[in-house]
Order: sequence, then C-alpha cells, then structure tokens
Amino acid sequence: MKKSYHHGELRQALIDAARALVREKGDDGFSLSDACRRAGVSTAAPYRHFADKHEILDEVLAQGFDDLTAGMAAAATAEPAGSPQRILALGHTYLKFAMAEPALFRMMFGQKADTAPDHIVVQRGKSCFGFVVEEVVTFCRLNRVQGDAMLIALQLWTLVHGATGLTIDGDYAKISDAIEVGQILALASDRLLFSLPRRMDAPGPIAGEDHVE
Amino acid sequence: MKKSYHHGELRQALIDAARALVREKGDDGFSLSDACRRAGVSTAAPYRHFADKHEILDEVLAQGFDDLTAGMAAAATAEPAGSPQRILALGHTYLKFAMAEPALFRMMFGQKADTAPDHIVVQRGKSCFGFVVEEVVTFCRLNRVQGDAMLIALQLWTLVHGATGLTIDGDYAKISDAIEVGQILALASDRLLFSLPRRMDAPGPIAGEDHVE
DNA sequence: CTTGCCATGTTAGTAAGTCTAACATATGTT
DNA sequence: AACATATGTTAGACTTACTAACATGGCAAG
Repeated sequence: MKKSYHHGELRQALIDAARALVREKGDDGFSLSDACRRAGVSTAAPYRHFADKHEILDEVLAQGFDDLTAGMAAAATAEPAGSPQRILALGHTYLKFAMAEPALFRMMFGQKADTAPDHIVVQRGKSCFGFVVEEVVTFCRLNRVQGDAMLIALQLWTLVHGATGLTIDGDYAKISDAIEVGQILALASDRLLFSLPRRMDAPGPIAGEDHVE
Repeated sequence: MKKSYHHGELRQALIDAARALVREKGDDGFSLSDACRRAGVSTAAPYRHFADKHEILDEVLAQGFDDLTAGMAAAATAEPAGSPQRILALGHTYLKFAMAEPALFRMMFGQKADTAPDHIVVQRGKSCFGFVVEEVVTFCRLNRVQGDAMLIALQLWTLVHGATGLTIDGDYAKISDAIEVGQILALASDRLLFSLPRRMDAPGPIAGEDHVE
C-alpha cells in the first residue's frame, strides 16, 4: 500500500519513531532526520506538525510520563492497600521503567528549561508524582503514621530517583560491580518508612508493624 | 600581546573555554566551534590536542571531579571527625557544586558509555566516591555503628544524588515551589544515619547520640 | 648563525543536521 | 467540477564535527 504523497498518520508515526530512536541511540544520538527516514518522509515534513525538534520530543516525554504513571498504578493494585510492599512496588516500577528506556527517563526528568507550569511535560510529571503522593497518603493513614505524607513521599522519591539515576548512568557499576541497587533501596526505604512516629491513640491495624528487622 | 600563530597554551585554554561554555549554555548547548572562537583559534586547531570533542569534555569532567572531591575534603575538615555534621557537610557540598554548575554535574554522572575502568573520568569518579566512603567508615568507627560502612555510604550517596538531580533539573520546582531540598535531605539522612544498630560492648564517645529528635 | 625538522597553527572542504521558503499534490467542501 | 487547504516535496541557508593539505615558527644539530 503506497501512500503516494500523504502519509496520513505522520504525526503519530514521527512520535513513535522518535521514541524508538531515543531508546536505540540515546537522547543525544537522536536526530530528526533519522525519524524522517524511518517514517519514510522528507526532512521537511515534520514541520507541518511540529514547530521544531524539541516539540516532538515533548510529546514523547509526555507519553513516557503516562506510561510510567500507568505502570506504577498497575503495580500498586497488585499489592494490598496500605502495605509497605505497595509502596516498594512503586519504586521498583520506577526503576524498571528507567532501565528499559534510560534515555527517555533522563530526558523526562532533565528538562531544565520547561519551567512553564502549563507545559505539557510539566503537567504529566505533576500528575505522575501526584499519584505517588496519594499512595503514600493512604499508607500513612492506614498505618497511623504521624507526619506530613507529602514530605515522606518526597524522601522516598528522592531516594528512588537517586538509585535510578546512578543505575542507568552506570555510576554504581563504575564504583564496583558488586553493588546491588535492590539492596540499597530495600535498606534505605525500610528506614524511611518504618522509623516513623505513630499515633497510638486509636485502634486499628498497623500494617507496617510486622516488617523484617 | 598578539600570539601571531602559535597560541602556546591552547590545550588548557580550550579546556577552560569548554567548561565555561558548558556552564553558560548547558551540556547540549556547547559546541567546539564556540570554544575555538573564545580561544581565538580556528575550528581545526583543537584536533592537534584532542582526538575529538568528547576528549575535551573528558578533561573537563575529570577536572570537575577533582574540584568536587577537593570541595568535599575542605568542607569535611571544617567539622570534627566522626560528627554527623561532617557527613552532612559532604552532601551539602555535593549539592552546592551541582547547583553552581548543573550541566557539568549532569555530564560527570551521566557518561553512560564510559565503562572502561581505566578511563580518566571513571578513575576520578571512583576516587571521589572513595573519599566519601572513607569519611563514612570513620564515622561508623567513631560511633561504634554496626554494619557495612560501604553500604551506608551508598545509601547516603543515593539519597544526596537523587536530591541533587531533582533540584538542578527543576523537578522539585515543577511539583511545588514550597519544597525545601535541605529539609528533605536533613530528615532522610537523619534516619539513614541514626537508626543504625550500635555496638555497645565497648567504651568511648558516641558522637551521634546527641542529635536532634 | 643557519638549516631543517616537526609541533602547532591555518584554510578549504565534506558530510550531517536543523530549519525555511517555494513549490506540488491530494482531499474534501461547496 | 473547482478551489482552498492540509500536507507533502525539493532546494538551499546555516551550523557543526571532523579531515586533508598547506603554512609558520620554535628549537636542535651542525
């Protein structure tokens, strides 16, 4: 089937090609020309759909945030509400996502310039973190944890984000090939989640109480 | 003083120009041509001193690691040995370094390809982290902390690295303008440092015992 | 001192990439 | 059926990384 002149789905085809190329060649290895070649159009064609290269990548990043959020949501529902496993599953999903598409992850969180609050990438990023906060809020409520859930979520995010960055950039590996990210995450998140003050003035289950010492 | 033909110090001049340009324009905004313009030479001149663009940047990154290590060492000596303040000062220096030269920091830790153990950037990175481990080992010994100091250092590094990345990439700011990195770091590192098992079978000062609750 | 080597610079040119302008074609609305 | 518009193309301007061939001048051997 020859699309003699008009492609028909060029916009989405370019977004898909861009994501695939970022995955294959890295964020700095990606060229618009490459994406055009893959989509079978001339190098001028994208400019009917996007202002510039950056704008295509924004779509890719937004889609990346959607995928990440969806992945975390799926992982969460597989664990009981309020369980520490549910929180840990979020971090695990985050890490796995980044390991599957490191360059995409790096671009998603490395968009320094995009400080405009209404920017598409910023919005998706917000809703992604918003989901994490919701989960932590639930965890704190069900476990009668005292303190600001937002602050706890931020600490966990910071930890997991650090572990993810050091993993996908190969920094752990540069130090030693015996470093286990999982171990670091498990130990540290255990400390962050379970050495918290509890409200003991109310009855009910305390889900985190039976964690390994 | 006209350097009519031969520059004399071109190699170092190019490294300096590269670092300055990375600071000013970001890692993706840096071009070799720019550095040549700033050094006052033609665009072919660098190739007498470096194989390619990447090789200049490697020198910049190595110098960056040296600066970071030196900065942390200076910050450490300003605090008493074995004190938690000394450990926290390392993290603080790490963060400040990255905030001063975000693009440089990102490149220093984002060199995915450089997995060759004898590579100049890898070596400097190793010795940088090695310094941190030494400090944590000292802390653990003076505070009779049980457990692998390396593992504790890795947790702290992971946390601080995450906080640094989320700060310089503006990710905290995208979520909310009320987020304080310092608070996150203080809370989390407190948990990572002070909820550790201690050996109580020996006398001596326990430096961390008087930390704020 | 002079001669010539060679380290280090230059100019010119290639290939790739982003993006613009002017032109071409298909699609669908009247 | 005819035109307006959306969406493609080709040609080209400009930037960049890098190479090849040439130029210059500092320095060492005679």
